[in-house]
Amino acid sequence: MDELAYFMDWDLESILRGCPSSTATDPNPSFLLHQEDYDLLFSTSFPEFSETTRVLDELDHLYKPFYPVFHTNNIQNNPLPLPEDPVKQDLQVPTSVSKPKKSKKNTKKREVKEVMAAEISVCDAWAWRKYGQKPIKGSPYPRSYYRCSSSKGCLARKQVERNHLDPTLFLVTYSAEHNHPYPTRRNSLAGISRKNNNHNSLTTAAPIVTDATCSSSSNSSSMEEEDKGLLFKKEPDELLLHPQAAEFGDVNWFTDTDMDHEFMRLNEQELALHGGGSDFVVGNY
DNA sequence: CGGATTTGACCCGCGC
DNA sequence: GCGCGGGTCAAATCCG
Repeated sequence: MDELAYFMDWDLESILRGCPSSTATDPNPSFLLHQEDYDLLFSTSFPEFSETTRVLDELDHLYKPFYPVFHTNNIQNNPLPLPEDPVKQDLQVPTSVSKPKKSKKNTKKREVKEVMAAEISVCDAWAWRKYGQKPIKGSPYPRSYYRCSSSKGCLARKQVERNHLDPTLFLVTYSAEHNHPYPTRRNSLAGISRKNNNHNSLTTAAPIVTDATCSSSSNSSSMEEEDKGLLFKKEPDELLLHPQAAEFGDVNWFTDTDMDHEFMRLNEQELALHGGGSDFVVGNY
């Protein structure tokens, strides 16, 4: 039941929007590592990754200063944080988490979030267009680069990178600001490719959820209650885990595309089983 | 056919 | 200066 409550507390929209909107009510923002997560990671960590402890320590070190901010600031219902948003500024850390390399690029403030795989694609009304993908040194997973396609000329960027220590987690880095209002649902969906819409590409922001679960309206107050009821029929991990992921320790890692397809397949199964609609996302564990 | 994705090439900053 | 790595570009390809 604790787990249930844990997932129910997720504010998917806030995560993908780059705005920890419900942190006032959610003491454990999902993009932060919970103590249980640390314990789990440490206890079931991968011996072959000798840097595990060090990386997590650094993550902890980077995120720790933000904990009290999230707990005390009430910035919900603010889907488009302004540049002067103190919380967002607090969030901005160099992209390089494990390697605090001083570089000109890193002087650009960025916002880094760690989110569950399911959250990547569930609810983000911004329309993102992928413009690149690069293998990252030290990680078996490539990093995908997205730019905002909601509005022409928007400089907003988003990077999605799978956490090689925990493939169910993604490191999402937002950079630059949107130079346009938060899109309405109609507009946002119009900006989503057919492919995204049909395939629910995991690494894109294309939502496949119903209106009931993901209103992209800038007024998120009404969706809070709806979000609370947003549950997965399966554990997100189970839902997203590639069959080969069980052998992750043997570096049988899977590509984003693999995950996409598996995610799609499972989603389609769910839709077939439950007739789609809101039943898809609302269920029991 | 229009728009999105893929992917190799290119550019740039940094460290040595 | 050179090599490396990250970020972006753009042509090719894909898709409905």
